[in-house]
Amino acid sequence: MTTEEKILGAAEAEMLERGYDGARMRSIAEKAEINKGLLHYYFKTKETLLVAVFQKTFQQIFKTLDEVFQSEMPLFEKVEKAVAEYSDFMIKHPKLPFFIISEMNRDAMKHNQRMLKAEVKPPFSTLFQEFEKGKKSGLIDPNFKPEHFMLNMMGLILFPFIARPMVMFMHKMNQSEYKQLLNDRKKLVAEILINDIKAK
Amino acid sequence: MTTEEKILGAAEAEMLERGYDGARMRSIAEKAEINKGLLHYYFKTKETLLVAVFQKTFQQIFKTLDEVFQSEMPLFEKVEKAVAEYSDFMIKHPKLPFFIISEMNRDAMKHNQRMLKAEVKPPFSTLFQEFEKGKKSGLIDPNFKPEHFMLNMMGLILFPFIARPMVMFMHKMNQSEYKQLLNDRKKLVAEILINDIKAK
DNA sequence: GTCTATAACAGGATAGAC
DNA sequence: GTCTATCCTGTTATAGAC
Repeated sequence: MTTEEKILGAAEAEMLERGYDGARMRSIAEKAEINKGLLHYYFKTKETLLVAVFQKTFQQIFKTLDEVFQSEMPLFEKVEKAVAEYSDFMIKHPKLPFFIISEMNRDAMKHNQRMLKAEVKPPFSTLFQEFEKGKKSGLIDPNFKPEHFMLNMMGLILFPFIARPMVMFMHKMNQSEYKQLLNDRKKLVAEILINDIKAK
Repeated sequence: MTTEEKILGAAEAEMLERGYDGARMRSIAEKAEINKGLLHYYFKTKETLLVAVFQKTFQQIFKTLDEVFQSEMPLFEKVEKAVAEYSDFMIKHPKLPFFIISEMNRDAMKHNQRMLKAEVKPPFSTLFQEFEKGKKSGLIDPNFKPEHFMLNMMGLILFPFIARPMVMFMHKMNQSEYKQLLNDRKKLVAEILINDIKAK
């Protein structure tokens, strides 16, 4: 493991934990087990470090979905699989969605420009084409609006991760009840989404 | 308008815009058109100021829902009304949900203690009782899990606000397209929620 | 490449005059 | 209550030895 990788890993941990403003270069150096000076040798500024962390995490957040959507599979199964895999991924990386959203709220313009430059494309085109086909074949409700599908899916899946402390407080949950809830939702969310797009 | 009110208003604007870590006491003083010293006369520390802002905003975030849930109305109409009013409230205060969630992610323990001390109770009890009644009368699917209802509702309604920059980027939307989307969702979200709880 | 030391500055908080 | 001036700490960033 190179020094650069150690730094990037430490920076990711620190920034996902405390956000950009809350992150401390000192903590990052400690986590990476190097000194502060060396940080600036590899990454000139804190901002530079953020860009690296943001790009890495942003790509991850759509990768799972992309893979499932690209695969050959009946549409409803695809939705079911996407929900399950996306949920599982988030259970493994629970801080990721809040970090991305948080960063984009902090400075959307800069991040947009970066993503456009890196030609980052959220992976809907194949899916949206399938929706159109589904409408013609009568599988899908003709009134169904594709632009809302991603919002529904992300909202239903990601909200419990983004708002974990609030959710646990509201329902007076402990850690294991919360985990159980996340697991239960995989099936429930898929049902809701499929029900919504299915021809009535 | 008293000086204290001016400060609180300015602090709310600044903290909702930049978050606690990003907020600057200097900016708050400028917004309130007073000097920094006076800030500390009214609110000893930045943390004190945050507590005031957090409590004010946290109560708001459940007030609308509470009012609708307490009212006399058939269950499904109640859901429909709750979604519409909650959405309208968020359209008026779009930064509120992200701020609350952000703060709780930053320091959930402290905020939990504060809310427990202030006896803040998220307003579900009446609604959950109605769900039970509905199950017995056959109106509601017996497999429906009440603990997921609030999550579904909040996720579906709040996600577009919390993740606005990401949503706009993903779908290449401009401001007015985004507003249109928010309005369209009022009806769609209510349909999804009702469909999910209705006996099949 | 890696370290120590330090510069340079920003930010929250306080003191004290009025 | 309101202001100005200032302290003090913590933070990013740089210089320079090894």
